Amino acid sequence: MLEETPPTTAPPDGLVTQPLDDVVDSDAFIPRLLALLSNALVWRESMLLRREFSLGTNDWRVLSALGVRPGSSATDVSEFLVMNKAVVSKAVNVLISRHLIASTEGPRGSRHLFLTPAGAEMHDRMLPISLAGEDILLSQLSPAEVIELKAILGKLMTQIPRLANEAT
Amino acid sequence: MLEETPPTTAPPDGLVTQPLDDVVDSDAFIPRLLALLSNALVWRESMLLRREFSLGTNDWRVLSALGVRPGSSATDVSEFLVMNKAVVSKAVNVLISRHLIASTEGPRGSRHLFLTPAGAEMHDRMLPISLAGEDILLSQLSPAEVIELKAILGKLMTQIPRLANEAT
DNA sequence: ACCGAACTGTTTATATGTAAACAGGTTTGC
DNA sequence: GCAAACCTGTTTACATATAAACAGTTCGGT
Repeated sequence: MLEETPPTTAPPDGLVTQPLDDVVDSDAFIPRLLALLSNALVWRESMLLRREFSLGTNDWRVLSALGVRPGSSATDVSEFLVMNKAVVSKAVNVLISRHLIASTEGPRGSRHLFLTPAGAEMHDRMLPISLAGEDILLSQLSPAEVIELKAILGKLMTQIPRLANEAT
Repeated sequence: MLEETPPTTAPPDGLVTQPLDDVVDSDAFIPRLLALLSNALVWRESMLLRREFSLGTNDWRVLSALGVRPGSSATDVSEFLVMNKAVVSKAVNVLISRHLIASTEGPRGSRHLFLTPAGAEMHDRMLPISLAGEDILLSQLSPAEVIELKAILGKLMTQIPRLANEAT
């Protein structure tokens, strides 16, 4: 697929000029495929959201989380989204400053966060952009393949704790 | 799976207290699953490589690319890995300073890059760490499911240009 | 021969992600 | 009742990603 500079005709002394066995960056190495797919999705979404609404993907994700779970605290959102709490803190402040969310007093100095009507409207305008990304991604799959993919990804998700644990 | 702060008993005026329809961060939203899986894999690999060899994932990926394609230039590696050329430039300099790769003169001021014997040895020590990540990930899948997954991911990969193109 | 375009790799500026330190308020336990 | 531990959210410092500007070199056309 990609061009490569031809090997030098005069091989250098002591250096390795023959390809090694290596599958890490081949098209058969699943971690690489997952990374490329994820990056393409995030990059697209980030581009469109910033262009259309001047909001980043983190802002959108927090807004979305509060759509599903109204009244969550910042910590709740952080855990729900598996997102760093500093990022959530910043996103919450952006959304409050744009009057897309508002807060009420919560226990232990926490705040219950809710969408404002403007936030709910913004949510409804942003959601189709995210959904369209998935639609594009899956457009070449049969319905049966989509079901199969979801089942397999569900099994892969069960291994995340093992991946995290291995690097204790 | 995750706990949530209970909704306030006194709902605030005008704010949205009922959950909206939203699938973006549910377990059925494939872009989210791909992101979580990719992040877990990268995070694990990054941890282990830095701890064991004091090298980052970018250094490892460049080293790996030169294992597959000896004599590539920095630009070749950048295209092959779909990696920013500034990142490649930095990784190349790190690897050269550690004497894991060396270069010969190439056309147009470019340099042909090769693994040194020490680099090849390092490569052989790093490779199993990457492969183990994939093994852990796939360990709950049957051989047939692995084949099916690769086939589906291949179809998904064909949509990357459309995702990139949409955000022109 | 020369000027401009294209291409090498590096540097820079900007944005973003991560982790640890932090201040304030709340609970816990002696 | 008071000190220690805890939990909120914020700030800070640091590492990394991205994209554009950059200097040097080679190629192409006139």
